[in-house]
Amino acid sequence: MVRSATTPPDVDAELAARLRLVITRLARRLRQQANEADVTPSQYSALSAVERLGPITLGDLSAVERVQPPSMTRIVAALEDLGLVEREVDARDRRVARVKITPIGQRLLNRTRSRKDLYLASRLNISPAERATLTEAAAILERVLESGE
Amino acid sequence: MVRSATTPPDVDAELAARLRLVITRLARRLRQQANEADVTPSQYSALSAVERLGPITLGDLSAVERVQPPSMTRIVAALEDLGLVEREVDARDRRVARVKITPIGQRLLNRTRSRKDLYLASRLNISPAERATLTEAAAILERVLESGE
DNA sequence: TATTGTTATACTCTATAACTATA
DNA sequence: TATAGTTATAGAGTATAACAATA
Repeated sequence: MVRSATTPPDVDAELAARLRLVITRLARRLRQQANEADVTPSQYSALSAVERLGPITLGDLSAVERVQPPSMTRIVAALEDLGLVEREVDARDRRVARVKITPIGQRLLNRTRSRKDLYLASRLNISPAERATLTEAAAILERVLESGE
Repeated sequence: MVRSATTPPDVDAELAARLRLVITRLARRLRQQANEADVTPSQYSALSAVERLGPITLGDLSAVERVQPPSMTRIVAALEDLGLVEREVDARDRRVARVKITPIGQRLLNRTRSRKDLYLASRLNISPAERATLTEAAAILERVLESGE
């Protein structure tokens, strides 16, 4: 294989650029598909964090999800309107609001995780080996996200 | 391992839900990081498509990128302002505009693909085996995207 | 004063609907 | 009439700045 005279591409940078493309496009597709789903991708992401970490304060939640506090205020308000989370004010420090998942929210997560008609699930027409690869990749990318926190 | 009495989760659906989360969060991170970069993720995605398929009409480009024509009008206008693509009107059918990449746009893509200071590249502190896994995963997900077109 | 969260406001990305120019 | 693309407008998601309540 012949390389041009310019700087040789860095393998990690090349992979990163490729991942960036596929992630951008998949995220767009997921957003478009989200209309028929119950919650938006952002809300789903926050709901999952609340399930895993709740009861959790709004501040901690926005830090974990890497959005600014005003954004999390909105997201949580939407989830509360849908009955998927509930908030309670801390008795000792009444500035603090803690969020936890409701049985309805828990059911939604459980249902989503077993729903084949999700956009991605319906497209994952893949072999066992490919499934294993994607599972590993998910773990690696989750680690990438955490390491940036 | 004990399963509850509810519906057993579908493995593909579970994987899809997990991928959805990691893609949503990574896309958000990429968007935030994009401020210091030259173009937004959407513009970068369109620019890559123009590189690969151009000269291409706006209609075909919006179909390939899966956005509506008005969205592509905006994206291409931004890329044109940046001098990364240029348009030319079809001589035979003057309704049609074709877009192609400029040398500046080509240089930007080449540079991006070898730049280690991209958000993802700087985070990809991974082993060769993990790099191989992500490379395979990228290929699988690219196929998933194409199959939905 | 400092901290937690909210409200006000604005920007980006995307969509749908209505329009223009051309065929 | 039909098609390619644009303009007008709106909604989601996010940000920053200013504010309110509490400590």
